[in-house]
Amino acid sequence: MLDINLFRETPEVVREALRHRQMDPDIVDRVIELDQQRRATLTRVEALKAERNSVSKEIGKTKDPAERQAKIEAMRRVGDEITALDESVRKIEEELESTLAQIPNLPLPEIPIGESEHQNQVIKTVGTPKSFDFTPLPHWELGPKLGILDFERGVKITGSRFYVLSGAGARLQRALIAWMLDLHIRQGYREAYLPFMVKGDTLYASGQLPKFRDNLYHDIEEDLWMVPTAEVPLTGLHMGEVLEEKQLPLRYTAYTPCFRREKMSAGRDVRGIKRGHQFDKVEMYIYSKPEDSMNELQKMLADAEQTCAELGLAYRVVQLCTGDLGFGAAITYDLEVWAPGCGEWLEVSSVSNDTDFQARRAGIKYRPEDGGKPRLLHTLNGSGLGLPRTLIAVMENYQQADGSIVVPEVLRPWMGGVDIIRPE
RNA sequence: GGAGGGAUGGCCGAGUGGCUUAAGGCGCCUGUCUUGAAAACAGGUGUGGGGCAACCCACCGGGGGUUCGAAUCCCUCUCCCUCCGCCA
Repeated sequence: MLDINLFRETPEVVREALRHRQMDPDIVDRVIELDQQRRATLTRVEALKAERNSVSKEIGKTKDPAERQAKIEAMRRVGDEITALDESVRKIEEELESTLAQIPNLPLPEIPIGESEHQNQVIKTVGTPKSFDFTPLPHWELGPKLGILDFERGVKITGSRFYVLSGAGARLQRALIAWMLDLHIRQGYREAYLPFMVKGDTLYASGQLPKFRDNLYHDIEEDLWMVPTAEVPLTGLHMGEVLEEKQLPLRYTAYTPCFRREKMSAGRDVRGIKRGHQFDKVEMYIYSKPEDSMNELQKMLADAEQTCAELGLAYRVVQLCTGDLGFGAAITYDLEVWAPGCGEWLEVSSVSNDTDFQARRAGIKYRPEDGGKPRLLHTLNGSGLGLPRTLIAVMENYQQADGSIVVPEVLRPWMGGVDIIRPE
């Protein structure tokens, strides 16, 4: 949610930002119109309420029956008018809310302008894509051959885009999760175990509802939603709270499965485990003072990079252009690792500063130590990392000519003595 | 799933239709006093919105209703507590 003052004071800034995000800027005029209507109506109804309040007090003290009855009659008419005006305020506010709720965050001034992912900028590349003296296989061939990845049975159990990891494959993913969480704890994050189902209010707070409803799984019986990312319950953790300045920054890390209907991506990336309806992710999340949030963003990016680096994967950092930014993000860096079997760079992390956009929707503030009014804080989120694509990269980069996979050094403590995954 | 009891400011807690402008206490801030602190005393201490301002409006778990007027009465939902049932 954007600050309404931006529309009142600098509407052209908002229009420009929306153009850069490939959105129609006319919505700004609608917001301004509704805001003016709201204030005009509010002024009228509040004056009437003030009158009713003071006359109602007089009625309590009025002894003369005729005078008393006259005042009651007058206030009954005022009351009817108030009811009508309250209703129109409610309607105006409802429309203003739902209009504002569709408007994405403003990109920071330094974000490169572009229409789509094609204008994203590679900022740096670390490590060199591994070369092989044989033709590296894609994971969708490697996994089934080793008996650690089973597409057919995933489809049998649930349907398309579901798969089964078994044996060393399942264990390798669990090793990655445990290792990543421990790494983030060392980097200064607090581990959280969270609900995987949330209520609609929580999804609204983090920005998934109402706009991305079609991409979510919804349980009608209990009116609960499956989380599409740990960012949702991590935002919900402190929604509606006023934190103390000395608590900040609050850094969290959490493992959750993520559930996405991927309706908008139907037909894309159908091979392998790159894009499924259910996937695991280790998330990082930071609540920060506004003046510190850009430093925290750099820290989070460095922490995500360390995750790739310690796994021995070649990766690159990509700055998203205005047209490719997510809904709540003011700035985003993607981390991509090289997968030699698929022959592509895979997005394993997306590190964003949402500035006060989420905090305003979620009502998350902090009380300054100087005793001033509570202020909105900034929230940041980043994957550290998404599991399926990390698993792809590990399998494809560590494969050997005989089809076996060497287990990266850092994961071995969790692999029960298995250093090389061979056919089962 | 069943029966009963609850939800009031940062915390505790009073309040059954109009002197409530939410009592009182704790905590916190400021001042007086003090070498300093404590104690005592005095004053101040919620959030959001409207208005150039004076000031006004809303909020007592959420939503709806009755009334000139609701923390208070009615309906409904949510959550918490006690007990019973079921259960990994």
